[in-house]
Amino acid sequence: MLPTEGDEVRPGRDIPEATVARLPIYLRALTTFSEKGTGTCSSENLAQATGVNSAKLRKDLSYLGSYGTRGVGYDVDYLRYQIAREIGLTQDWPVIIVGIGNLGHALANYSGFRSRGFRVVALLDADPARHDDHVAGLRVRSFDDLERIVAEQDVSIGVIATPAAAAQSVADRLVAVGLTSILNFAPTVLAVPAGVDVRKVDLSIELQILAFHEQRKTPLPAEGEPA
Amino acid sequence: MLPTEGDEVRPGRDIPEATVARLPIYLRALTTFSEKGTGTCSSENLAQATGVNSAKLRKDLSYLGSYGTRGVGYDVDYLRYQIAREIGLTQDWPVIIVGIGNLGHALANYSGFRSRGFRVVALLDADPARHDDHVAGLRVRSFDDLERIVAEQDVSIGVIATPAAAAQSVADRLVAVGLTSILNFAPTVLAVPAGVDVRKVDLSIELQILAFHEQRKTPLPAEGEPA
DNA sequence: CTCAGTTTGTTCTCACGTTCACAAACTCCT
DNA sequence: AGGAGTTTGTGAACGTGAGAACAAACTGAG
Repeated sequence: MLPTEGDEVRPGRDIPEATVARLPIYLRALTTFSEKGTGTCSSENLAQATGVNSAKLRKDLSYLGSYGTRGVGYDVDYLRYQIAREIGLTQDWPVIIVGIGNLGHALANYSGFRSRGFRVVALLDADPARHDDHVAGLRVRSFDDLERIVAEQDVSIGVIATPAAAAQSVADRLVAVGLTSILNFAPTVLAVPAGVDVRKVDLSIELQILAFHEQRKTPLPAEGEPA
Repeated sequence: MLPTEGDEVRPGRDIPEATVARLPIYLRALTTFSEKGTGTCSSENLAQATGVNSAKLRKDLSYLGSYGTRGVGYDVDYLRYQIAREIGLTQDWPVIIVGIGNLGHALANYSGFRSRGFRVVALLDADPARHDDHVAGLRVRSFDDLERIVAEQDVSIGVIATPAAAAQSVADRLVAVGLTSILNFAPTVLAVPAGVDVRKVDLSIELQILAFHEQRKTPLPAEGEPA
């Protein structure tokens, strides 16, 4: 069997979506282990730390390769590097945030981005009243600067934190200037061409799911208030 | 066939998790339809608006009951009410937010909560420097007030927006005072007893998933910088 | 009343994801 | 060196979810 050229550089195996979604969780737990000075961990250790079934965890890791040692476990730092490389966190990802309201503020200041290889390079807002505000050490700029910024900094990931009404037109412009990944916090379904990835985070949907289960927990607290 | 007592009030059918997660999306689209004055919609209409396969949508709705009319479609307002009732949004859910940093601020001000039946009744923070700050019309209070607030307002849902290090101990205390649903924004896996629901929203994980796919899009931009 | 057209509710099939269970492979102790 | 004890990696069974396809049920026209 002749190996495909570039096999080692970019392993052609395609990793299931469900697994991809868990890799960052493993990565975080491994970082914690590393900071605590743990040199080695078993799949059972890691499973407990992440709340995942250990067999599932092993299978997830097996998609990346055989980085463990039977009878021993995984070298924490080695495995951490391998996962980071697989996700692409060994490189730096410039990110722009559009919509600097309450949420945009919080996102710009969120330290979890920077510490994981994401670098917020620009904050954009359509409202001139917000321009030249300083947020998280960056100056808020006009949305019209988008094209120049993207070209200069080679940005491919954008975060939308605008009101719902503006989200689609913002997304259209992001796509037009060449962004191919969008994280959408606006409560709207975005239509984008094939080849562009959109992930949605909806704060109120999560609460609604909780409410659903909450409602089913209580035996049935009666329709009207019984005094 | 004798109907089970209380059958109409609380349909015993258990709804798949995947369906539950989509109900809020349908709800939002139906609200948009209603505001536009659309009286009736087909599963195809709703599917397009939500980006869901129409067969899947019909199956989802069929778990709630037969609220459509063949040859016609669904009455927008009627279906909207039925979904809202199923999720439990016809009642008011008091919510507390713990950790009033950047994210807590944004959450407290997020209008999407109130408009969906969630009422933020208290903002708590462990840091005395933040106490008596006014955020979103509420006074930030000490975490020690937790027990009293929960008892007075009958709160069952809590939002954790603290740093990761504090999250577990906050969760423990929330559980101790009787909360049974937690929305966790801290980047930690929370351990809670059975009967308590935890949902996690991790801003950086979503970005990492995007980065993974982004990395695989570009053909291979070379390891070291050429020039 | 009948028939053509539309749209729901549901059945069936397939793909995906999870979990169990175990052989293979390693370490350590004697 | 050999054997007991661990732990990985994976094959196989199981459960859940997605999508195609279709019968049932409605509308409206003639």
